[in-house]
This record gives sequence, C-alpha cells and structure tokens, in this order.
Amino acid sequence: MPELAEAEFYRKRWHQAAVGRRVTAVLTHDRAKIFRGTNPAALRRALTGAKLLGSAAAAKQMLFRFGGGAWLGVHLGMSGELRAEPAGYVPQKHDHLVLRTHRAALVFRDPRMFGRVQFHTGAGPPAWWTRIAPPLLSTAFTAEAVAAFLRRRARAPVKTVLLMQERFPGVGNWMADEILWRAAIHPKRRAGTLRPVEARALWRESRRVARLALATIAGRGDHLPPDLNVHIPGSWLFNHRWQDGGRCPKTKQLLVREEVGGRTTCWSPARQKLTG
DNA sequence: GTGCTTGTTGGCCA
DNA sequence: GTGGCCAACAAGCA
Repeated sequence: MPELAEAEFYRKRWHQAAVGRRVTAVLTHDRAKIFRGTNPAALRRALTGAKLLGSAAAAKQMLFRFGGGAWLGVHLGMSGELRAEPAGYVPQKHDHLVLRTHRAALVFRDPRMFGRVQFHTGAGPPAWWTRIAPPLLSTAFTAEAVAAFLRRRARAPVKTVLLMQERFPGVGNWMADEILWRAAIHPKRRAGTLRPVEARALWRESRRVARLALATIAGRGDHLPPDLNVHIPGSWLFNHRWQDGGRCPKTKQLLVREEVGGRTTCWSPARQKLTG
C-alpha cells in the first residue's frame, strides 16, 4: 500500500523499533526478486553488528543509515510491508529480509515481490536516493513547475501525469484520484487542456493531500498510528472509491470506476467534468 | 476457474 | 531523441 504517507509510516515503525540499536543477525532470502541488482551476502556482512543511526522517507522509498557507512534502501512496490516484531520472531513465508536486534526483529515482507531492497556503502547516500524529485511539500515544488510539467506532458491524461514520479514523487493511484477529485478535474482530461486556474488547483491539492495523508496515516512528530488507514475521514474520496455503489462525499452522487492510463480510476462525474 | 490489486520498467511505435 | 501506451512481473483475494 505504499505511497508517500505509507512509506513514512513504515519508516517510523522500523526507526522507533531499532534506532540506536545494533543489528545482531541478518536473514535474507537470497533468491527473492526484491534483491535484484544488489548483493545479499554483502548486505548481511555489512549490517551484522552495525547500529541503526537514522532513517528517511522520500517519495515511495525509505533509506536506513547504519554505522560503517552502510545504507539500506527499501521500495515497497505494490504489496511490500515493513514490520517490527518481537525478538525471537520466526520468519513467515513472504519475509525476505529480517534484521534482528536484542529488542526487535525488523521484517520486510512482500508477497508479490514488486518491492526492492538496495544496499549501498559509502560516506554519503546512494545516487538513486539523491536523484528523487523534490517533495510535494518542499518549496521547490512550485505551481510554475507543475504548470510547465503539464505543458510538457500535454497529450497524456492528467491522471497518468500525476503518477509520474519525476514531478509528483510519492503520488500513487489513490492519491492521484484524491487530488483530482478535490481539484474537480476529470482524470481523462489531457494535461495540456487544463486552464491556468485548474493547473494551480492541481498543485494546491497535491500539496494538501500530501500534508493530510502524512498527518493522518503516518502521524505527527514521533507519534505512530497503530495501523495504516484506520483514521482516514469519511469526507475523503479514499473511503468510498472501492465500494460498488459508492457515493461522492461532496455531491452524494454515484462514483464511477474506470481504467485510465492502465490504472483503475475513481471519480465523481457530478464534480469532475470532461469538458472543463 | 476469473478477474481484480495503493508500482515500475522496458519495448514498441508515432 | 521524446512522449505515450501497454504488457510483464507475482501472489493473494473475492
């Protein structure tokens, strides 16, 4: 379920369970696809005995910093999940990576294996991390940058454009639909047809949804909610988008679900018109 | 059995 | 070279 707020939620979960602690053992499923492009044996060697020093989340990714210049990157794909289990935890079928400390077991679980673990050593973070686009909540994410991007992707449906990580890092399927619904823009509109006021609404609602999703799903400050998605208000599209016969929280009219750009997309036809 | 699934990538084509 | 579309990846669930 990994979009930007979920990545932050899972980062906090591992961080709180083990920051400042030393890794006593590392278990890997070496043949699991999540290790593609990395070397599980080197990862085990470097992390065993290393202390978890810090962590960060950006877009849909997480980076955990260990002593000795070791960095562990995690992308959760479609079905990945980070868990914090008690010490002595026995790995389950889809647990591909387990880091043990005296207090907890940090578990990466991913049944579909679209996720990815990357291991890096060096004084600074890896290049794939520093290349991640500026966050939606940063000052670099400007209305002008969004407008320029919409012009460049003029012929693509705006739904597809919102899923492009190079400009909207961390936006996934449900966030894209939530943003379009709040901005009252039909997902099939071609990006180049948006009027300036609509482009600006898209920018504003992108930031708003990012902020609300982070506060609601990942909690504020050190607070970690007990579970994902439990406190999402009924006023969001989120809580209605998958129900057959679901209704728009704003108009009370029936929602529509249809594929746009290869992804199931939900919108409120009474609110989001194709002819803008 | 069928038809879905909160993601990314590479190949093909205009 | 750029942009857009689509299938593939894999496993679980209804």
